[in-house]
Amino acid sequence: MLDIKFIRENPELVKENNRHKRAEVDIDQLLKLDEERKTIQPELEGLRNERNKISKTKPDEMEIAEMRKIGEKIKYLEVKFKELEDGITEMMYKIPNIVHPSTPVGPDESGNQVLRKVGEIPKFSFQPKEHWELGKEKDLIDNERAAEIAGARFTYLKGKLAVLQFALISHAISILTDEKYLAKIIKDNNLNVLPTPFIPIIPPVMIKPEVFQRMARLEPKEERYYIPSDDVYLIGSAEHTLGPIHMDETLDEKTIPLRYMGVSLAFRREAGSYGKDTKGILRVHQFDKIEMESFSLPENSVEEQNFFVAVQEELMKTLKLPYQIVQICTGDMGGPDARQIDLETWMPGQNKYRETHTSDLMTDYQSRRLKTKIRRKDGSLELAHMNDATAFAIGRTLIAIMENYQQEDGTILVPEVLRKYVGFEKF
RNA sequence: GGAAGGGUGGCAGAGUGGUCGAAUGCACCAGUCUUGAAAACUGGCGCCCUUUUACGAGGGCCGUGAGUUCGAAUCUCACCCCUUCCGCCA
Repeated sequence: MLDIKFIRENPELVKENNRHKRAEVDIDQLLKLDEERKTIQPELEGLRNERNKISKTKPDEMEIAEMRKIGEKIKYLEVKFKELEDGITEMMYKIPNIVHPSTPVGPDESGNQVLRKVGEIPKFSFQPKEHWELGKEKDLIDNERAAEIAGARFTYLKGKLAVLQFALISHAISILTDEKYLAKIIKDNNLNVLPTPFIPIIPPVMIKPEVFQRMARLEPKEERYYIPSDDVYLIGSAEHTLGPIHMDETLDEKTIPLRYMGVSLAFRREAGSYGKDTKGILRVHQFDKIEMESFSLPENSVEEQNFFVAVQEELMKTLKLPYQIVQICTGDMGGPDARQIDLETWMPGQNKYRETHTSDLMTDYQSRRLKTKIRRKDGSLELAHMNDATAFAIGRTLIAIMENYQQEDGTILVPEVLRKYVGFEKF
């Protein structure tokens, strides 16, 4: 959510930002409601003041009769006031975050910009296969049985491929919790952030609707799994339950940046993607993902995102997977984002780059509703800035490994850094 | 699932219808003292909204929402959460 004061003072900027982000909210109508609220509020508060004054002492009969009338007026105005507030809040929820100046303006993914390509695209002496072919041939992926048991877009991840998943988790933990390693990443990339290690977390995979709304992640609802008997949603990312971990709390500046890495299942209905990526495990309803989340001071949050991207790149470099970094344009980015940067990994079977990572700078858009604040050394309060990014979307990383490391004899090599975790060199 | 107890400021913990935004202690901040620190002493110290150049003024907030009342932290109802015991269970 944006600050209503900011909207009052910068209506044209907000309207333009809405256009770029393809959000339709009637800002003039919002400001009109806001004006109405501002006329009712003093009236309401004046009446309350009157009541409070008299209620300080025991009133006589006459005063009690008068108070009754005032009470009725107050009640009437309260209802009106609440209606206005609800209307305003509803509109406020729909207004996306103001984008960072570096974000390119564009209508859809055609406006995204590739910032850099890293790593050598592997050359094969044979026709490289797609991951689902390899998965089927080597009995590593079984979508057919999964479809019978759970439905389309589910999978059984089997054998050594399943083992590899745990190796990726161990590998990510070993880097993200290593202060010295993080310091090196920071130095190598000329970044100005502290090397504070990430705290590993296994978060809940269910979330209450109110919290989901406050995270600005409840929408699009059709993408979420909902369990009516308990009024909870399944998370679509560990971000969804990591972000509100400090809801209604004030953090001490001493603990900032506060970084978490969450390992969890992610559930997505994939509504509207029927017929897209139907084979294999690229797009499934349930997958494991390692996520980074951090709380930082406003002046450091952009650099924090740069750090997150640097960590993502480091992770992919250690796996020796070629990738490109893409800056997402206004029309293609998430509503809460001020700046979004994706990492796309080369998939030889498909002969193209596919999204494996994303990183979102939310500034104070989420923390305003979550009420996650930071108390500075001088005692002042400030909304925390929040960043969120993928460390490994495990399924897609496994795809990248399978396709990039496939050999002519049909085996798949294990990336060197993962071998110590799995105990085999190929499979 | 059953039973009981409970949710008050950063923490602990008073407060059962009116001068309570809330005692007290701890923590924290500033100062005195001290070479310095500690201790002691003095003072300060919640959040949000409206208004004001500022000083200030007003309103709201005692888990959440609704209700009773002239007036609610305090009474009623619903919901959420926590603790303990029993049951079940990875």
